[in-house]
Amino acid sequence: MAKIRDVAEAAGVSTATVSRVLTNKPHVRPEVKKKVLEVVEALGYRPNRVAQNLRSNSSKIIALIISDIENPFFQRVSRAVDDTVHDLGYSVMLCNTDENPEKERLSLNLLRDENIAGVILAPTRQTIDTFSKSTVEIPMVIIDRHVTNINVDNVMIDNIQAAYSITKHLIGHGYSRIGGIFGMGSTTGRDRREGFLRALKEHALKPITELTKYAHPREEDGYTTATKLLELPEPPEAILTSNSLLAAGVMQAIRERSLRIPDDVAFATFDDTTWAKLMVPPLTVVDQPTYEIGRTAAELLIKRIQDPSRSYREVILNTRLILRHSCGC
Amino acid sequence: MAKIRDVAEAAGVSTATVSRVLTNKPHVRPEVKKKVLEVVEALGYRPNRVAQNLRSNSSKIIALIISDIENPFFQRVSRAVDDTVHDLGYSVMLCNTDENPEKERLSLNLLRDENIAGVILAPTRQTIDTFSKSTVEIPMVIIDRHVTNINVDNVMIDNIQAAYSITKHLIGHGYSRIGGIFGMGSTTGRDRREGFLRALKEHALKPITELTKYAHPREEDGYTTATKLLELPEPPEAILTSNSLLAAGVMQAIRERSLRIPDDVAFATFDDTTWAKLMVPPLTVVDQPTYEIGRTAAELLIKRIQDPSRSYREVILNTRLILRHSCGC
DNA sequence: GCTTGCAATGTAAACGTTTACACATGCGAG
DNA sequence: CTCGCATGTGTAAACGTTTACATTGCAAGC
Repeated sequence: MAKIRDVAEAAGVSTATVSRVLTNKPHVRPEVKKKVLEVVEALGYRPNRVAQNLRSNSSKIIALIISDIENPFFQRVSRAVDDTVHDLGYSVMLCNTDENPEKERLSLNLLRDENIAGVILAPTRQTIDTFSKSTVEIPMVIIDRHVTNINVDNVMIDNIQAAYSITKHLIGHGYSRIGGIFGMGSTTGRDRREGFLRALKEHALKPITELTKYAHPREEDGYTTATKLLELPEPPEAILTSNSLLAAGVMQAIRERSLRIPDDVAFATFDDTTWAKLMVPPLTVVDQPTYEIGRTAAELLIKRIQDPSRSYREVILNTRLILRHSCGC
Repeated sequence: MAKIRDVAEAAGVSTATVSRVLTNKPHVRPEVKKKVLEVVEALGYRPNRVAQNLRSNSSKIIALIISDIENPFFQRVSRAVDDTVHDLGYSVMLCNTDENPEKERLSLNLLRDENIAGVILAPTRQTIDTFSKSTVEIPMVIIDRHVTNINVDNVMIDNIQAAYSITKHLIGHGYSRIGGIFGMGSTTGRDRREGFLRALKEHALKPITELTKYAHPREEDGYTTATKLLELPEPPEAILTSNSLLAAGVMQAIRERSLRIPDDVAFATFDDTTWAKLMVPPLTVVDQPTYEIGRTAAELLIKRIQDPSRSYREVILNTRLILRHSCGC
């Protein structure tokens, strides 16, 4: 594999000159530049990024640290991030944390060790708590989760508001016993629960049971929790879940009992997935601008990498309430 | 940030010795080792992986190059790969190709440039065609796609057989006009089509229309293709799709026409997703051992990285036909 | 014609490791 | 008592770049 020295010799110049043409530095005669580029082409030379990184202390890799690779929300975000940074010559390294602070710590260490250019992070609650100014040595943007103790770029949706309004909508249908199922590993789940409770409170309704469990909510958790709810002496007339994985579990539980939606139980959830509209009846959902979130985060990150001293900003993107039929509409 | 030299000085030894203890080389007195480790701990020293990589020419990053980050099949594979290699100290870099050979080429270049340890690849047909012995300088395992022109580890399912048997099943229900929708960007789609056609041929049935289009099949493509099929003067009595994205599109098309499944059209697809069992009626599917595929591929890759001269193997994993009700059962 | 200054290029140090080689020490075998 | 060998440790080169600094040549200003 050709090295810069080979190119230099073949072109009859020094390595410094080769480097200069390859990094588009000034002060090199056009004819020399041309010659060098020809040799580069002829030899199929490609700069060794590892050496570049070591010497110049800058890499072209960014990390995306998320809590669940199997959550459609994060998949769509990943896609957006990937699309956006690739166009700028960066690559993305994906780290899955399973909402596990230890795994997350490992991933963050990795960034340091590999000299990663920057990171897009959906931090666990524990990590947020231990964040301090010193933690942020590396360009970082936080997504999906709320963080107040450090200065950092942040892109989110207004979870409280979104949960509040979908709950209001359910209340509007006349349901008074409403159950909520939220993941408690993240601030996201907590915020949504807060919006949910707030809406109920306004109408002097008590949450039939304040269902909030499981650090890392998956389909199974939705299923068992919904089962528990549906077997109460006074089961809920409506259920709200905070993500699509939980929603799938709840649907499963409802189906098993041959309950009709919305007549026996109404249902609504966060996240518009491929299949939400294909359910019978189609699901009423809070649609998050997932692609937007990923893209915005990626753009903010690249900007920060290029100018670490720029001011921090928090971007709140709008959600959209999609009314279909599972809520009673 | 502490460097190895700092550790060496603080411990009163040379950098060579520090390196030796950190890489578990022999010939270092236990007491020295202990002392060094204490200093490492005290200084919070972490080796710079970039420098390690440059000097020793070996990294701890593997790449996963897939065609569609949003396809549940690849998501599950990613998860498995991630789980598996993380336990062995590797990290994964995710590259999305959108079934686009150019993007794929860029990704493969990246591996060279970044000195990636190995790669798990689902290659496009074009790339497969241009594969040659020389292409494989880097440890590689191919998944999901068939490749014959080079020696390489390969983990797959028997697509022809799987498509054959699900088609047979549909035929068994008495349908004679059966349509198939396959993605043609990959050998996977082609193989499935072949199994499909073979089964029909055995029963002297002509595919109502041999629907095979779109290099990079997504929900939309399933929708438009199904629409076309369903509007034929003699529409199919049954439809088979080769992945879950296409399936979602087909479902959408069927729903729009208020057709009943399976009475008006029967339906079956590859890939058991979260929602397949939640459909009304639940979907009959060919379930691929996605997690297994990812895990096996990762294990093979690590083994090859550790021993590049080991013999190549092809692993064929079994699929499972899950009969639910959309086929007429 | 001599200085000044800038453009073009080369030389070599530096990035943070690993490792080949050299060296010192101690111990057992002859 | 010497030789040989294994063990423990240090010195410095090497990995492939970028870049600070030095050097050269040439044009312009006086």
